[in-house]
Amino acid sequence: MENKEAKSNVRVRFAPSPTGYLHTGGARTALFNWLFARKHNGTFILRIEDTDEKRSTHENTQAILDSLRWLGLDWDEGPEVGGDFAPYFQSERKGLHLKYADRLWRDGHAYYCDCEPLGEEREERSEVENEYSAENDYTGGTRGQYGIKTPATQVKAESYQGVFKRCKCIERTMSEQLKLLAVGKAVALKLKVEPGEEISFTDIIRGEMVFKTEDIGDQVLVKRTGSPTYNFACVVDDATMEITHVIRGEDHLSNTPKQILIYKKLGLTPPAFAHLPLILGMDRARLSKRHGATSVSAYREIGILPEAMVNFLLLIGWNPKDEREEFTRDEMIANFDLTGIQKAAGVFNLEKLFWFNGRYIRTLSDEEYLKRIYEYVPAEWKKAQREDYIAEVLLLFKDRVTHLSEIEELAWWFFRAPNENDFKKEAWLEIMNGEQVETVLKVIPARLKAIKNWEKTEIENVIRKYANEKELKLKDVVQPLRVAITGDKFSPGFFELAEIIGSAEIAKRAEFARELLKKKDFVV
RNA sequence: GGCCCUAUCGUCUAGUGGUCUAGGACGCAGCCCUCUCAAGGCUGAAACACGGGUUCGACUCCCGUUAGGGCUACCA
Repeated sequence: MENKEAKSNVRVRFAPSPTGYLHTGGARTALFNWLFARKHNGTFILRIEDTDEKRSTHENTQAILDSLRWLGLDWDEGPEVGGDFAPYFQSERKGLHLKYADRLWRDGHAYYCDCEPLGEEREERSEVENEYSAENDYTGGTRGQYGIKTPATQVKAESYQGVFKRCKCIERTMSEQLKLLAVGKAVALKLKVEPGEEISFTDIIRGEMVFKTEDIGDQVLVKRTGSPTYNFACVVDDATMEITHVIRGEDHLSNTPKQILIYKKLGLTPPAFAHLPLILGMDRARLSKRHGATSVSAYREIGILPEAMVNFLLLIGWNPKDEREEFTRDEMIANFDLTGIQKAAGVFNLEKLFWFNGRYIRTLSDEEYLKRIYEYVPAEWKKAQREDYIAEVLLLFKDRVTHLSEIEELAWWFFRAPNENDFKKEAWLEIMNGEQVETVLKVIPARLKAIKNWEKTEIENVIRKYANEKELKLKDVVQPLRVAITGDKFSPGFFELAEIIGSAEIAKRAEFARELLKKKDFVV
């Protein structure tokens, strides 16, 4: 790392809200920000947007930090590392937000409003919508421009008709507004957004974007609770943290003109924007709980390697323009480019994640593999067997596991003999009915017992010799043994597993299988 | 409903007016290897949403339709 280049002025941020674990979509956003910062020798900032006091928790914050660290996305400024632009928790920046809010009010760009908020009955919203569209036809449009006295639902129905959103509170003079405050009325601060203007910006990924102010309407800057809204806090924070590029999900695309409006009224220059396509579930709906695991920590738990996770996430929406698919961290940084990013949303493909994971597992050294998989080894195994036995078992599955936690269902029989319920029905029915089966299960264990130098080549010699003697195909000898030992007709190589499991255990299990064979009433 | 974004194999994608009988990867099928399963190697099936333009020529440019997604909160 000699010859380190000087930091550029590129400053990007990842700004999760700690209302849940780190989502795969969020992880990808973080990754792209991180790559962009590293690529340009810039600064990657982590800001926690914890202004939703009801849903933000310390545990979630910690979980997000953990996940980011696990993915290897280190931040240059933010929680636990500090920085010149602290604090990095949005809740601690409230004073700053309010200072800017006051400036907007004093400059006449904002006004206090004491209307009832509309957002309370969010749950009923879809029902309300249906009711309205079914029973009423709002073709007229202009029924009362001011939502102040009308029921919330009605205002909403009207706003669907494209009526410019503004209440009559804007008519109050500043001293009237002051009076409102003086009597302790609950008020929100709203940004004046004049209709008839166009807000345009160039999205790095999508190109020229144009929005009309009449589609936006007056925006709440500070809620009646005294807390800044997301769009406002976000602008103040991005501006004061001197963020140069805002790289975020496409779900923020329509927030951008609102935020640009705030930058303008504040006399600030907006940063560059890049809106990443969203990640969808296999049904093309936005990725959510019902699609199964969505949090990064869930993938960590089942034994996805962070390298695989990152590589997989990288390729949803980005590609190097050639046919490479597997990248080291340095290669990603060297090749990453925001302008090549896909515009359409991508579907999360678990199969491919598993494939990547398998590939990365196989490139691990044996030592590294053992180290990583060891934490997924069930406690009973560790109690039952010595560490070198466990290690041998684990190595046997190195190119068979798609995710580390899979080891339990793959290798359990190394630690416990199959009982009668463990035998796979299909395996038993298909393999254990040959004429030679009984004899094989009797003779082979006896011959194996005689081996002095217990190792796989010797085991193989003995079994091959027997097959030749009896003019049997090797598989006709091996398969019954495999079923007897493992309970299934699929397993790692028999000679290898035999070497590990030992002749005594083989004899024991073969004998048990013979007994089951004899039992007329045994059904698998 | 309004505003906005998007549209190549099932999925992730290459493709920037002729090189496309559309390339790669996952998955799938087959073959090889082989004691089974994996891993690995090889082969194969599989796509330009639809309709109009523009052009000598459209996957590539424009318009519309359709479909999917986002926003439309005093959530973030």
